[in-house]
Amino acid sequence: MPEGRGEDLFEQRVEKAKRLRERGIDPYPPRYKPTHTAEAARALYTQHELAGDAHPSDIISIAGRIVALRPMGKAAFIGLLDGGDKLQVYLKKDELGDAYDLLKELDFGDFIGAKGKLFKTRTGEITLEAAEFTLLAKALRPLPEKWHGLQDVEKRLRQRYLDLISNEEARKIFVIRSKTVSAIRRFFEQRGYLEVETPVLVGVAAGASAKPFITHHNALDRDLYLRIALELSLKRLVVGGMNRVYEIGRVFRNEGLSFKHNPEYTLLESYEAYADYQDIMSMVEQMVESVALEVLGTTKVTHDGKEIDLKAPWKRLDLRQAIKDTSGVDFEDYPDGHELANKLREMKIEVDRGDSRGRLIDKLLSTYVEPTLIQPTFLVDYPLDMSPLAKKKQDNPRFVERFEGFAAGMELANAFTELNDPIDQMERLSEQERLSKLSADGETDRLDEDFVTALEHGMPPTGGLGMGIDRLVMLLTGQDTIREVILFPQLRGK
RNA sequence: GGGCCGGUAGCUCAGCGGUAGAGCACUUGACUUUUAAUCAAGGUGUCGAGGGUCCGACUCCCUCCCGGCUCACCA
Repeated sequence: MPEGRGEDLFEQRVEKAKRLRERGIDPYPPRYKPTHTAEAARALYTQHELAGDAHPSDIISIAGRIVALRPMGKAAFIGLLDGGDKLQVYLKKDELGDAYDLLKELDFGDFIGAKGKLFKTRTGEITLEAAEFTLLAKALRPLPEKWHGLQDVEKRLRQRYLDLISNEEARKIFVIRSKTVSAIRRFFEQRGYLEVETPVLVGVAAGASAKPFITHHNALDRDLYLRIALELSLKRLVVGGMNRVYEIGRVFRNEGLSFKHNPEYTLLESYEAYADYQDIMSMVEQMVESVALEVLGTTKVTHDGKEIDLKAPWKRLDLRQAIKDTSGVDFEDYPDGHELANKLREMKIEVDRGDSRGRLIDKLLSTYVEPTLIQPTFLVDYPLDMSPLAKKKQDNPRFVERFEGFAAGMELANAFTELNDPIDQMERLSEQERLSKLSADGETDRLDEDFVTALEHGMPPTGGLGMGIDRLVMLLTGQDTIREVILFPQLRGK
């Protein structure tokens, strides 16, 4: 072996694997069946201990990745990471004889299995004293540094497995994410909802205003889009008599990245016949409260140093009033888009040529109101201009029955009483198409004529909801960037 | 895309005109209850890439690549 050449951390380990093979030891044996996980072993010991037995006689086996290695001559402690839990193994030459020498060929990162009895060390750590141990998989590359862990953001995200191995916080976040999604599923199931799956590849990217990704189907020789929303598919199902449906699915928006935007993200949408937006509003606050309790055991979370209480009921604010209070502008004083655009320019808000009135109101909202919404809040009753799929308010047709839910200064949910008048829907989507051709970026909702045809067959009064799962998880885990709650977020380059 | 900050050993970082550093990891040895084990000894390297200035560049200048933060668009 070359004497201590640095590049050969890898080579050294390949050599070790080779030496093991020469000794008849397979560095990658096909299977190993531990009797216990690290967690179960710990529980087992605690159970015996409570019964007054500090030296249980059970012979058990565990397996895991070596994350600590403290050899002390003729004995050694090895810390194993198994799933999210750690358990220590104690190896003794007295006990193991020649097999003990195998220790020399072990490294941080290797997987081993060990079989023996549990005991507690003099410092109180539950430990498995190995009567035998087995190499399960040799690691050829070194793990990140044990004390500081892996800090390099790019490396953490591109090689997420390293992040998961060395940063416990990262593991916890994704456990919470998983539990959140299953708590949401239980919530809907209890309310008699059906979970469905609808197409990702669609002929028209409609249901929201966002730029789609375009792809091509070869056999059909036709461009298709990746969906930007679930809405129109799900409403077709309501037309078809599926009265309570939801989908948790990935949607794709061909737009910039930021701390709260990833080009593909997980959207929950639900539709309930014979519900209206008020019903949906109470459902949202109940859902978030119950999910938080189930997943975290509390409704209180911390975000950016501030405590946020997700407990229902949430505050309700009238949108128009909230914008007026924070910006001083009553957008109803500016019924014409051009006048409102001029007003915004006066206020030093950047305005693009072709911004619709709805778009301008949205700018007021996100500039003045959104940052102030730290505690969970519903903004209620949106102007018609920014909501082409929502039903008009009966007492004021310039507004629609729509709300959005906010917390930590972020939009979390968007919901409305669904527009089910096909003639009105056709007009409003046609108007969007017209605006789309005027606007600089083409980001308006698109007309999906087939969807309107579905409405023409009759859709019952329906309340619908959209909620960003990633952002909900950010809130629940106190993370301030979306990348920390997505296992493999989109990065620049490569 | 614009502005600001950064890229040095496997990892975490220092050095910022005078010939490359620390801790951890690694290698060798000692050590039979350790906890970031300890003790002794040893080698870590295209200092992101290319060009320039200079007697001399990791250090200064230019270009490019990669990343972070931020602004703009979007949920």
